[in-house]
Amino acid sequence: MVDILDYKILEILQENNLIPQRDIGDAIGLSAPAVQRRIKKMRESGIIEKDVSIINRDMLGNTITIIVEVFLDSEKLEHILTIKNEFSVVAEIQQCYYVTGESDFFLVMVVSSMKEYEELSKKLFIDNSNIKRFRTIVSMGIDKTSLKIPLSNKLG
Amino acid sequence: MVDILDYKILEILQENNLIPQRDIGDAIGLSAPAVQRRIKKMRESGIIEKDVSIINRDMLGNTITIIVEVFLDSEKLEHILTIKNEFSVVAEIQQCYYVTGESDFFLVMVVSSMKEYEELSKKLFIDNSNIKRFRTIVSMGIDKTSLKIPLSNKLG
DNA sequence: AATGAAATGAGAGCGCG
DNA sequence: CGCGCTCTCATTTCATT
Repeated sequence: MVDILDYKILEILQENNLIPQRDIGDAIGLSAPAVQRRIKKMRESGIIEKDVSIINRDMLGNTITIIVEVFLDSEKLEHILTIKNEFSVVAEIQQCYYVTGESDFFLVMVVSSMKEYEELSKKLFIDNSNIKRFRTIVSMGIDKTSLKIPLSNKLG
Repeated sequence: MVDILDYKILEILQENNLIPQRDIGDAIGLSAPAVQRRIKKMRESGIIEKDVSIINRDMLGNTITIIVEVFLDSEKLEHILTIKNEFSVVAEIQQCYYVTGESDFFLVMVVSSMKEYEELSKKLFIDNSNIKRFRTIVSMGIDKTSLKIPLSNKLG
């Protein structure tokens, strides 16, 4: 399905997707059209999900990152789906992880002020009868944020 | 610095950065060269950090997401810097949040097997004298993963 | 089936008014 | 800021292995 050359292409693209295909070809020993075809296939198959610009949130005032550990009142499936749907439409919720163990969800949220978070948490958590309690963890800084997939072990 | 039109451009680009500038212009009522000039400025100023492909990790076998809560032995600054540097080179650590409160770090890791995580956690946490203890939270599924910055409240 | 070379076409990057 | 040009690059065609 995907061979080593594809992995090498992905490794490059998840760092920079505006690089000319000719340069990719030079880097991995392939012609530009060959690279083009491989990329096209991977887009069609969904291996490459999308192509986006990464924006510096600090420069736009969205400087506060908050991790929220959410404890549900019961783990009935309907509640989980309901809550997922509620979370899915909230732009400030960047990431939503469904976990098992003590808690049920981990969220990563981005807000521009604590006031904004207080209002959001009231609406999302306090006023939500399905949620038993929640734990707010304010991040003091982020050292690493990338959705890059580790591929180095696949490059042969 | 950045006006409403810039926000609209960013809103589009963080969803799709391969869309022609002409289409962006049509969407926001601007000519393609005007869009291009704005994008160029935002790239130079760093508001647009980078442009990347988003890869579907599930299709590549990196199916396990693990959240790790790390408790340091002491909060001396040197230790924090040391640990940051250790984490920064580990490809499987996708995200590293420095927090205050009970714990000191939250990590989001991506691995292809629990065996891989066990080996990594031994090397990174157990054999690390600066780390007092760590809590492993295995994610059963991700509903939302995007690094998109909430801009909707700035679009007027 | 996948490749590379050459040809085509779309779009980015300029100067101009 | 918009218009029009140029030139790079993406994409297609085609022959080859």
